[in-house]
Amino acid sequence: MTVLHRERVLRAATTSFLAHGYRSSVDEIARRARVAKQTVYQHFTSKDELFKEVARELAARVFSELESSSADLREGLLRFGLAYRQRTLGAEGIGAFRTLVPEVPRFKALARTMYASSAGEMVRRLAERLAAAMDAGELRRDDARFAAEMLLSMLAGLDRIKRLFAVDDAEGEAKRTARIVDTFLRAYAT
Amino acid sequence: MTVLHRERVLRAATTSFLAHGYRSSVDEIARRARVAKQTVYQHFTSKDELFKEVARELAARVFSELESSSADLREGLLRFGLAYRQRTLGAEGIGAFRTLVPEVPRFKALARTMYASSAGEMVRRLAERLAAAMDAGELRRDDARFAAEMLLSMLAGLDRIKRLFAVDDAEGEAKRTARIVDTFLRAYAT
DNA sequence: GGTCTGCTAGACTGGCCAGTCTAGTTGTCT
DNA sequence: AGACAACTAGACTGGCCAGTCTAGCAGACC
Repeated sequence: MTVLHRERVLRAATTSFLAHGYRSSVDEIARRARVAKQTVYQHFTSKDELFKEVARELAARVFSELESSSADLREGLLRFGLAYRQRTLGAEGIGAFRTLVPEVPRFKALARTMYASSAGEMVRRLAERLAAAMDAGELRRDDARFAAEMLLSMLAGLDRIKRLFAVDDAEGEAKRTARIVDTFLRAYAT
Repeated sequence: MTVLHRERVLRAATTSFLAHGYRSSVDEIARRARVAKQTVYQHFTSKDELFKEVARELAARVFSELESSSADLREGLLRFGLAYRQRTLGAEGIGAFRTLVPEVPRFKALARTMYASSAGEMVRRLAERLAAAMDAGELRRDDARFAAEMLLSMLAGLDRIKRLFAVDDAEGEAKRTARIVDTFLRAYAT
């Protein structure tokens, strides 16, 4: 054989942590990966290290690209908004949130990095795009970073809370995203 | 003596759970309450029951009143926004969030109740107030409930994430609240 | 053929912890 | 005084689990 089972362990750990949080036992992860417990410890020095690795991956996965290609502002925001909502409000996004949030106090530095590489980076890019639109006279001239934060907040603010607390709302994704983007555009009309 | 130590246990449990989440041991809670472990079990059948009780209280505490007294819409929203942000983004609010969120899957029904009695109720009341303002011609006629959800999202969306991930932002509370409310009012201007 | 490395199953240690039990104390009510 | 209810300290059981250890297997490389 001599297969490197590192990846397999990582995937199994991700599934486990997403489902049960840090509670997941190493035995369970090993079982899920169809691997001996010892193998887990051959690749990761401790459960904490394994967890951190998984956390880094999860944070990276949430990141949504903002295609700068689309010339039309509204169209671009709609596409971005939809993608962002799918990532953050989907089962995996919510699971990741539930898994990571309670462990933040134990891994403060990592948490900050995770924020920076996902939400923080998205604010930055969105702000860039908005600033360009402001320059082009498509939006009222204002603090672009703040505007980006508002849009992200509207896209995933209360809806994330609802999902986290097992409350389901009915509205279709596309429609809700459009309403949000349009509300945002109204606030930032020239 | 014969003092009813129920309250004392509840308070200690709240502190413990806020600090360490469900991880807190019953021994620790008892120690904190200066009470024998047995006393804890005299008042609560299990750790889960104690946790649920604390959770209910925490959820209730987050609720912020919307003083209907203030005639001026902007003034009223500012006051509400400031209070809401203090509750939800303050150390206790964030701690409560961190404590409750990972346990939701184990207590789904309770979670829904908690949402309904805090955020849900706030959406309802805020929507009422906004609807009145729409009727009075102070805001553009639109879906008041949706508008309320947007305002709440803007007030605590990304900022909550920042706090949860140990990222600190500098802006003063009053100023940021005002910017948010004004952005909202722009989107809903007549 | 020998050795090295990645792997296996499964037993084991030591620690933590929910929940129970014992045996007794203090105060209250009648 | 006697009964009862709230409480105490602390020992104990049984379970879970991180991390280690043993002994051995399988393919790779020389």
